[in-house]
Amino acid sequence: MDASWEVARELGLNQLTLRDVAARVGMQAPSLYTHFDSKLAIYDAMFAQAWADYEETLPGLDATLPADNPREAAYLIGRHFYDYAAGDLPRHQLMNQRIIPGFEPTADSYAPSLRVFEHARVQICALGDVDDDHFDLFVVLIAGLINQHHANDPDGTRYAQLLRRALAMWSDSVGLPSTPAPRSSSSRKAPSR
Amino acid sequence: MDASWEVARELGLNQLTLRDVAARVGMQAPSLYTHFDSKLAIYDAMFAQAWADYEETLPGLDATLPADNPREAAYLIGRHFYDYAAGDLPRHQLMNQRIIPGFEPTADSYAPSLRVFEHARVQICALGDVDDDHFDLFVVLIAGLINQHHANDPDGTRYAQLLRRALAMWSDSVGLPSTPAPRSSSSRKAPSR
DNA sequence: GTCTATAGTTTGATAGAC
DNA sequence: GTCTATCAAACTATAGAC
Repeated sequence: MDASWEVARELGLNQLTLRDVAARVGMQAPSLYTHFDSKLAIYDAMFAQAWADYEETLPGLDATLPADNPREAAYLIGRHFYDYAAGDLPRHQLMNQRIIPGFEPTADSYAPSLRVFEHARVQICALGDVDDDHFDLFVVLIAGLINQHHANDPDGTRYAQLLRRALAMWSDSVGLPSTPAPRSSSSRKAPSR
Repeated sequence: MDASWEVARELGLNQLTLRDVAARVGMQAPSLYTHFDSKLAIYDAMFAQAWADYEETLPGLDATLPADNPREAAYLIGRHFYDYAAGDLPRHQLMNQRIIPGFEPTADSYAPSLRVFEHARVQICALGDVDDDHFDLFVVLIAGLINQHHANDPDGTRYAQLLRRALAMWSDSVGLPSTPAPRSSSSRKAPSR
């Protein structure tokens, strides 16, 4: 698996070949068929690994989310996924796009992806008065920033810096307060900006 | 060129082959080399054509933009590009992503793309108090919606419907008024929503 | 489990006749 | 400009020895 990711990063996700992967672990190409049924099975294992690896980072993220600052929490959640996907083009292409002809993840490989999304949906909706469209817009914003990063500024931080402003805009549209709610008095308050 | 687009739409942009293109116009594959230097030259011509075709639609769009309603104008501009890119996956992939190994548009082919972007930038910035980050966010939103459409709902209208809400959010963040400014009195007014 | 050998296919591109 | 013929290379996958 490590060798597969290396080849994908060096030559591109579509340019992955059994020979290259095998050579990188000191084997011949046909020997890989002892471990994978086909080339697409390798892509499938990579897909599952990418989402499972991300899922494993979530407890660490959740521990850092401030319970009393939904606006900052939204930023940290978005930033977490952005960093994961913007830092690795072939991984992002495999996780979030469909550029491998004939590849469709198996149900088992798809499961971690579904869990991650449901976790995020619940988490985002708990931040405030968030409906399904708001959540979709949240995803659209993050995915859009990741795509523009890879397309226009793959080695820079242009879109990472835009992320803060993008999520401020989103938080405004949802009406998230920027600071903790006052201790006891009436809960109605206006956004600060 | 028409045959190339047909093959790309039926088999996928990456699955374009000289044999398929040639067969579709009743020729043999080698004969294409009279008209194109290489396979990448065909992609280059397709890239140029996609952006040039879009550029030609702009006068028609501009004629419909209401001069006294910047919020609606922003929506129409975004919607126009969304419709163009969401309606044709291989065209969108060629225009806005980098999934063809080794392909990089020539300077001549890239020129229409640059003109379109500069036209949009000037137009969007003229709507109100829009800075460069605002314009980047506008592009991120449209591109994000297009990508999510192709990834999650390629045959539906889920993200086309989100577009209105997305651009309302964006217009709010810029501070665009939703209705024409009052005739003569003080220009300060609050957004309606 | 790994190897060698190879089948079987597809592809982009070139040579040269017409 | 188009054709036939073909090259040269690359790839996935299988067969069968060890």
